[in-house]
Amino acid sequence: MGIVRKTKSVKILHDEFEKSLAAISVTTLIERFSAQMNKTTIYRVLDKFEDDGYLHSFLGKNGHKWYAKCNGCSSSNHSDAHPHFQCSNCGKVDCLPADVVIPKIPNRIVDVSQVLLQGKCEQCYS
Amino acid sequence: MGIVRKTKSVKILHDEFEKSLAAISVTTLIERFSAQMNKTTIYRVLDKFEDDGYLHSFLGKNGHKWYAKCNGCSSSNHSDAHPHFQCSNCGKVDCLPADVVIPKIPNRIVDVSQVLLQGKCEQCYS
DNA sequence: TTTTGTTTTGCACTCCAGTTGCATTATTTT
DNA sequence: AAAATAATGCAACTGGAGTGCAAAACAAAA
Ligand SMILES: [Mn+2]
Ligand SMILES: [Mn+2]
Ligand SMILES: [Zn+2]
Ligand SMILES: [Zn+2]
Repeated sequence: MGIVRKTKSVKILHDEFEKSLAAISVTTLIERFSAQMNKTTIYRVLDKFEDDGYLHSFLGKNGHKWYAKCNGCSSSNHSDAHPHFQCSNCGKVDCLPADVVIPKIPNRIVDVSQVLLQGKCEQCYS
Repeated sequence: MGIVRKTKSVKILHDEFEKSLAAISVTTLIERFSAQMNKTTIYRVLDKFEDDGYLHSFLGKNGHKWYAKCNGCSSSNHSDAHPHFQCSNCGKVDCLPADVVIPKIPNRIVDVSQVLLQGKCEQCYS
């Protein structure tokens, strides 16, 4: 499974994620590339990028979908259990290299943890 | 601001949250009380309950809204910075009394943290 | 390079959580 | 009881996300 053909859409989206490490929301991509491709194509290409282990996805503060580059993932091995940070001032979203500290919960098994931090980013931090 | 009038809808929803400490999703409430009130009313009453510091809200794993009782909050003073736990087996969602451990991020100010843990709850933990 | 088989795309639709405007109804105040 | 105000129901709308299918693009074979 995964990307097979190097189409125009695939190249454009791939280039966009290579430009920077920041996460990008789906709605941003749809708006940004509305002249180049259909939103359905964007959803489908992102889906495949995730299958391939090239991108991972998560939900921002409104429950909307964001994508960011993986770090050493493959189609068979995803490990993206890191926190994400959304700046309340400029809206930028980043992956944080920090470890997630899972609190000890008696009689429960924790499999997945989603952590979204909000505040001021490096640029907006005065 | 907040709830002023004791209407039938307000009483029904209040009673529902008094029954148990577990969180309830908006869609569950809409389905459960479809015979008693309109979904718009449910959204509006929950909104006010949150304003009043009686309930707090958060997003579940699909980005859909959940509500749960606050613990000592008021309209002027909300402090609901605890993690939430969603059971992947039975779907139940709870507030966790544990503290959120915010990782140290250089040059960033963290104001809010959303933590959603997923796994097996007490009942589903074999 | 042309033909062939397969994948990808665009389009028009559907779905669903959540929201809004407005007329009607319920509650509170006088 | 009447007046003032707040809550409700309804229907329509919004916006993110997903689908089915015919047309277009691509890769590989001829
Ligand atoms: Mn990330
Ligand atoms: Mn909670
Ligand atoms: Zn910023
Ligand atoms: Zn469970």
